[in-house]
Amino acid sequence: MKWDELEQEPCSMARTIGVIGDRWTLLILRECFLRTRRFEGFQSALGITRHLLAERLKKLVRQGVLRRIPYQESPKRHEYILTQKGLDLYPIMMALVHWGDTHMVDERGRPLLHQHRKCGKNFDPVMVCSECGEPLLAKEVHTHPGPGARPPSERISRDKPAKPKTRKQAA
Amino acid sequence: MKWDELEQEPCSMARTIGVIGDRWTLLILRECFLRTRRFEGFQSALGITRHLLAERLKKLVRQGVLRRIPYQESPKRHEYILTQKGLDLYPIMMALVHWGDTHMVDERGRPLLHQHRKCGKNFDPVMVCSECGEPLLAKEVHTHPGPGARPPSERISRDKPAKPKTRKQAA
DNA sequence: GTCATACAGTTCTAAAATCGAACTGTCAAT
DNA sequence: ATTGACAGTTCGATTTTAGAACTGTATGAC
Repeated sequence: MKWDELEQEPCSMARTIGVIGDRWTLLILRECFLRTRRFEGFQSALGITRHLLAERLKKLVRQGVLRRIPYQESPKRHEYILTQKGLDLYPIMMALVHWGDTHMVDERGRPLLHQHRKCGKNFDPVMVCSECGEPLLAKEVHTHPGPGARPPSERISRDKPAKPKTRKQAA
Repeated sequence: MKWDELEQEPCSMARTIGVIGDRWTLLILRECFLRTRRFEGFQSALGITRHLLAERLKKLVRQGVLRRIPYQESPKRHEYILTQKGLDLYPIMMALVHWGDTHMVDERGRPLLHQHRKCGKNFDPVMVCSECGEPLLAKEVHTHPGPGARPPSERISRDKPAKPKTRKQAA
């Protein structure tokens, strides 16, 4: 599987990964949400090589996640601003942050806190069901093919259910 | 910035990215949530090279995201199962899927639908505030330093507020 | 006993991506 | 005339990844 093929995969997650699923891109997007807008800002904040930064920004613009907007004439200079498509990545960012807050903090505690302007409190992001509002647990979700699914013949194979025939079973 | 340093960064998102922030790892985790457990299963489902798969699985086990459990003696064989830490990645996976469903589907529609067993309906995942239950919007969230933050002197520099002195402004 | 197959890796070389540093070009301020 | 800010581009060296073959245990078929 090549990386450009990812975006054609019949899997929304694979397609998303094709757009934002590499380390630098995710960090660039973090900076975007922290209001960094300019080339030098990204570069000095992240320490990414200028070469890669230019490439990643181009790709994000091509994908419609960022818009390149002139903020100055002569010499022409541009800022990179999140589009609505880019702003919609916010739940992904928050989910990443929250997992890190839960599982990767040291004894010092969380590096950042998030305050919800609506209610004024520091909060954690919680993922809930759009229909009943209950928090989502992996075990309570059943996945089934939608209209964009490929027929089984086109689909990649998966594990067969564990049935090792007559082999000695482990304790 | 090297990739092993990411996990020490004073940013929960960077730390999370250090663990799961590459394309193959995310796809491996997708397979885990689709109940793939074995080496051959991952390999044939993803088309990943065996070399990289072995490496990524080792890393996920080291990080405590997967557990390697024997399911058969002689020859010893193991399955890779999500730990609680791994199961907690579910909101990230759902957020990725949902963004793809929103912005990356073709005319055929969504490849997969998700049904919530609790309420029986097909749903979208929604990220809400843990305190007031309202859906989260980036504009309504204020970020501020927590106990694990570094003092400004240690912090990476960011864009200055746009103030191009006496330069000709763009229209 | 011999052969083919399943499974879970490891090893090796070639190709691709990334790093690090220097370079280009426009313009403002001194 | 020189320096610095900014937004890139270029290029050789290093690191990762791809692709394919190989290792080793064990099973079932013949």
